[in-house]
Amino acid sequence: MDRRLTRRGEERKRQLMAFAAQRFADNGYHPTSVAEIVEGLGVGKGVFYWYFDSKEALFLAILDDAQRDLRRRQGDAIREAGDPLERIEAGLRASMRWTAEHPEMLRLFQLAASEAGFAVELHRGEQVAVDEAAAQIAEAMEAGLIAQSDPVLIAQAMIGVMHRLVARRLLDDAGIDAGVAFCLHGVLGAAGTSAPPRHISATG
Amino acid sequence: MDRRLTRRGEERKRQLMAFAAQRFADNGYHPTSVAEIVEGLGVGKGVFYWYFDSKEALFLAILDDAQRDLRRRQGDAIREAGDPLERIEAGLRASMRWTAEHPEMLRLFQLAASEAGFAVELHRGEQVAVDEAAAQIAEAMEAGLIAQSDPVLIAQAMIGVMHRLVARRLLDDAGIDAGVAFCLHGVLGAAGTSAPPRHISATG
Amino acid sequence: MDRRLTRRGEERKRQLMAFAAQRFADNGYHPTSVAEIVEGLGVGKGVFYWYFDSKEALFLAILDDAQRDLRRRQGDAIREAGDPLERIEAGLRASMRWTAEHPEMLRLFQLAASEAGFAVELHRGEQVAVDEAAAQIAEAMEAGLIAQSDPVLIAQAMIGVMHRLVARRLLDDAGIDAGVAFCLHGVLGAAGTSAPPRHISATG
Amino acid sequence: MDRRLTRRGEERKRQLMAFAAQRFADNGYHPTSVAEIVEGLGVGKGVFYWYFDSKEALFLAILDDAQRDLRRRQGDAIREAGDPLERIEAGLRASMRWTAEHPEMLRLFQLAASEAGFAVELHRGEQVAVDEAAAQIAEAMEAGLIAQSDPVLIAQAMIGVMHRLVARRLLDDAGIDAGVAFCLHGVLGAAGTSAPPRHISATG
DNA sequence: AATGAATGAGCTTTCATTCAT
DNA sequence: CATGAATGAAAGCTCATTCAT
Repeated sequence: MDRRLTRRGEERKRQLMAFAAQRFADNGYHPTSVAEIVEGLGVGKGVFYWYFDSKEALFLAILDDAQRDLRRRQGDAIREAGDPLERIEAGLRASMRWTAEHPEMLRLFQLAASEAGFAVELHRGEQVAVDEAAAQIAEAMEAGLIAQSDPVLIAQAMIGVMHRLVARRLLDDAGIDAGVAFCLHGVLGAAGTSAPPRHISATG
Repeated sequence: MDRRLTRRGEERKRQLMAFAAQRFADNGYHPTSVAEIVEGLGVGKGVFYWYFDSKEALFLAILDDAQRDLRRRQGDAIREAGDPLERIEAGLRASMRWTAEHPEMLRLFQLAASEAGFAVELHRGEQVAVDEAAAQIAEAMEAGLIAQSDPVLIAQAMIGVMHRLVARRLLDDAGIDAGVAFCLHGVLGAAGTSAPPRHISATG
Repeated sequence: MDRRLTRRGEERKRQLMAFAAQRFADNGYHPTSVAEIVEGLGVGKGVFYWYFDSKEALFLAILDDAQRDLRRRQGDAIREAGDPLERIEAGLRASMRWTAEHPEMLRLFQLAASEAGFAVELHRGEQVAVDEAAAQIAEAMEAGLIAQSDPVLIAQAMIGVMHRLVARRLLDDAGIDAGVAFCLHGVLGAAGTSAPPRHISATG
Repeated sequence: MDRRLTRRGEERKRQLMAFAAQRFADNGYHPTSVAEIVEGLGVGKGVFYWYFDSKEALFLAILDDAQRDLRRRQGDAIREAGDPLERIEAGLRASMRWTAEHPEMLRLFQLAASEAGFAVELHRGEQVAVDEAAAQIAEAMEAGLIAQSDPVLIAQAMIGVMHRLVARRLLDDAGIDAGVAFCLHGVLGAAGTSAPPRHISATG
């Protein structure tokens, strides 16, 4: 589906993606039919297949767009920050803001995670962001700024916090601050303290 | 569908639920057909509709069972612990263990979250666990053991960490320890310190 | 699609194949829709897919049945005949009778030949009959009963005569005799004559 | 669709017909879409409908062209030959050569025969050639050159041989000779012999 | 003449559910 | 309790044809 599109065509394609993204987010992937999408835009069914090979391809296109956009935001934020810890916070905060601003995209990420066929694409896109975050965390560990741990696990934990808070609609400005604080303290671990907090014990 | 079931009937019902749970977890709710489920067990379609009103009812039954089991585990753990912070850790650790042991059930939670029709039921079941955790956190705050914050948000953040780590298959024993550590530090916040970590700043 | 069928099921399947064969023969493969078939039998659309994986599978099933039947008829006839030439005539005559009795099946053979996807199956089925005929012809050549030539080509030529005469509805009893005569003279070639007919010359 | 075409227009039309003929021959009539044809030539859909009223009209135009060409070849050959038998052989040989040179056109004849909508046109075009051949055969019969039989049936039998041999790709130069020999012997029948070959018997 | 966009009826196929036995 | 058979709405998708530019 490598079609040469006119300006009008580009516009239509964007329309389809935007409208479909909202429907997918609201109702899920399977319950949203192609018929519903084209009817919502008041166009014929053929229009859909003029722009996309399949419903699946449409979903992947939306997913790809969203992930690209998020990564751009995260990357911009990190680039402007100073030391590793600041970069971690900046990246985290930027990700939270983007996610809070695009809750419907987070829904799509969740949908993609629930669909065997989409999980691969989702993970591929996520991997870049996770790697980036993990790299900053590893750097901070080497610099002795934070406690030693598995950087990837820490990065995933932060993403987990973020996704959950958005999903539960807790990420207003105060929520972002609280979420960032939770994550940063989690990241810091017992760094700089002489002893770990007494409550944290290892599994037998 | 409140049928008086014989012992054999109970067994059949359990079989259906177990088999279906695995299929749902592997392939998703919509892609898993009733035909597939009954064929997998080598029985006719009538059997299915003898035990369940619909495919939806089956899913909800599985969901309900799983949530009930998780809550029991969490409750047991909390009951045996001492002060609020210990209860938080105990509940968290128990939840992580259960979830790590039942990754397919976490998949069902995710599926339910992706389906408008199931979200209500999912949230109802979750609410109990969240409330319980939030109560412990609030108590710890009042006791000055941890920094002031929104208890519900903190509870959700911990759930977010847990779900993410399980979904990414990071929750082996070491992973549980690391996850618990991340969460507890996040919960502790700046408690007992005179100043917040310099990197944690508020949103403009 | 290996379904255990009850007697009633077998009957339905036969019904579907018979009705569809007629429609295919009358209107062609593509112009005949599944909807048309099931409506013609007054059953729901699901019935079709209970018995066949697809429209294509149905066509192939019909084709296979027909070819099997034709081969049986041809084989029976050959087995009862005496010398090679008699076997050739017997096989040819039996094939012509079968084809004249089942003109709709010849139509299906033609349809199959016109569809890339079916040609393979068609040829596979034909190959057996062609080989059988060619073997008899070769034997007759070795015995000096007929002129030397390519046995496969001769066999195909006879099939060509038969198909054409059926397609043009020329195969009543007299037509069968005339067709058989044409083929046998063609087969005999100049056998037993001292010189080839003067009109038959080789290509420059 | 009787458009006044410029030289360039004529060229385009020929291009369309040639390309489409190949596609039809390769994939069949229905499986070949108009979109496929115009994309193959790198032009827009408008071009197609500028030159042809419909996909059906295009097919018929190709068919008509082909039949006209074949008849011309056959007619030329017959005109140059001497007595009836020679004319029969010449026409037959010319037809075989043309068909062997244009196997894709034979495929189109087969496709047309499989489509109720095209069969009429196909037959109309064929009729001329069949009549011509039958006339020569009848003349030869009257002259006592060949055995008495139904001239039309004989003509059709020869066409059947030809089509089959081309379809099975057996018509190289040697194949043409063998095919012609088969047909001529078939045509000659028992002419000039005092008794019919013993193997040729009438139907009970 | 020619293009990209659009139409919409109709196609094959799926599947939750019901029914007769 | 259980089966194989049947239902039919609805899904994703195709494609000959038309339209606006």
